[in-house]
Amino acid sequence: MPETPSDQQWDSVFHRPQRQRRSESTLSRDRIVTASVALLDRDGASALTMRKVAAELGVHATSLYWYVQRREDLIDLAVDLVLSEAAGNLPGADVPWDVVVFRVAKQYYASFADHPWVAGFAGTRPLIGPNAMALSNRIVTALRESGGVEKDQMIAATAISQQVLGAATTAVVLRGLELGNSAEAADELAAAVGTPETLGIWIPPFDDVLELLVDAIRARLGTATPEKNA
Amino acid sequence: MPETPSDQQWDSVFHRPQRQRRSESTLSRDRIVTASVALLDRDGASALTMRKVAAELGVHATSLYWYVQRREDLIDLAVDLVLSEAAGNLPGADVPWDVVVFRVAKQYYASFADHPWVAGFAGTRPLIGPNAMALSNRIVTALRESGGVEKDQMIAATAISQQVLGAATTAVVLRGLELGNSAEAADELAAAVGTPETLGIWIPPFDDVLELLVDAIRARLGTATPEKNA
DNA sequence: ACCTGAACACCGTTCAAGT
DNA sequence: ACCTGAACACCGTTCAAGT
Repeated sequence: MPETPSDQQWDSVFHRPQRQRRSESTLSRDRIVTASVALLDRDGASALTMRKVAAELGVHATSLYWYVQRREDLIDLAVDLVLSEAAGNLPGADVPWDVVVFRVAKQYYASFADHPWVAGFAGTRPLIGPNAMALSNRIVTALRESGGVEKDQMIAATAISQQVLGAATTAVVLRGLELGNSAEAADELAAAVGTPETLGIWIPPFDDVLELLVDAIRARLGTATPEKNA
Repeated sequence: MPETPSDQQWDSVFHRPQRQRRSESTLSRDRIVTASVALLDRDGASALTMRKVAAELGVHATSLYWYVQRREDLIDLAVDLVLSEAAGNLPGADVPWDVVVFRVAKQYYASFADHPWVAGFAGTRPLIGPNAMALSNRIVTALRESGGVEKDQMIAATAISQQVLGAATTAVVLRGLELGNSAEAADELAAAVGTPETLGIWIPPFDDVLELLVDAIRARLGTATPEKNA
């Protein structure tokens, strides 16, 4: 009795393997980076391992190397993906230059704040992805309308992006390090040293700091505009 | 012939183990941290592993756990040790407040520049060691003499330390990442994207950026000083 | 009190092998 | 072309054991 009716029943739609259920879930660089960001947002910086990203996609760690050369590529791509929201929302050419500077800096900072792991990586990897560049460039082009000399424009642009980075890093690191190994560390820190407020590590809102800096830029670069002096 | 004269010769000052040649080279938290800094300066951030630090001291990795709870403690201690030079060289009370702010910020930045690995860790660990605190506090006390209201003093102090952190991070990350895995990465980056200068990622000297910020602080906080208005 | 040694559960990355 | 699987040389950290 090698072929019973019950044996034949196995050959049905329900038992035949589906064509490619994995065709939409096939690997791609985009899928890998998206999964990486999701993982980072959920579990923090320490969760970005080749093995965990791969597991998230139902694949072996070594498979990722077809799409990416090394782990650092994953970091760079994830960071730039996160900046795409801010970079896709840049103020138009009609907005006054000082408002542009303020607004772009604020959006840049917000991206860091929304994804705490970014600041940690920014201490190690340069922010030179296309979206990071788009943000920096929008600030630079805005400053070109300020009326200041080029050197002062560069100084101002540098000051702004460095302040964004420093502010984001400080805020993130203080609000519990990385989200991953932070729960215990933050508690311990608070216990050992007092909560940030009691310690005097209270940090003013970024807007206030940014305003100080933009005021300075306006004062130095903006005074020589033809309209104002005419 | 079990005991020949030559056998007895083995029992001499030259063959007897020395009392404790290792008494000066015995472990201690200070020795561990000093070795860590040396290792970091030499081989970069990626060299700070429990096993390598231990090897540097001729000891097993697990021995370090007697003096330190975890690897992060090593990081925090190493960072603060590096800041001790700047913290031990603070301007006196007779120096004008704006000069103090400028000078301390510059020294703070110099510590980062001298030890490129610090910036990377500062993206992950809060700078709240005693020496980091001494530097911050000197800036705060200087600002108290500025004549501004307390809120503006806090904003100014925050702006300064964030600027130092952001500037140092940017400079270090761009000048070749970490020194450790940087050689190849820097070359590859330069090849792929052009050298920083050609890309437009030229960075003005920190002094110029700092001056912009200190000018802003002077403008906002310094105008109401009794001496100036009297 | 201080250090060793074995062990555990991880890492990134390579390379040959399968399909 | 794309993914698997085994392997290599690492990690941090624990815990019992030595002295």
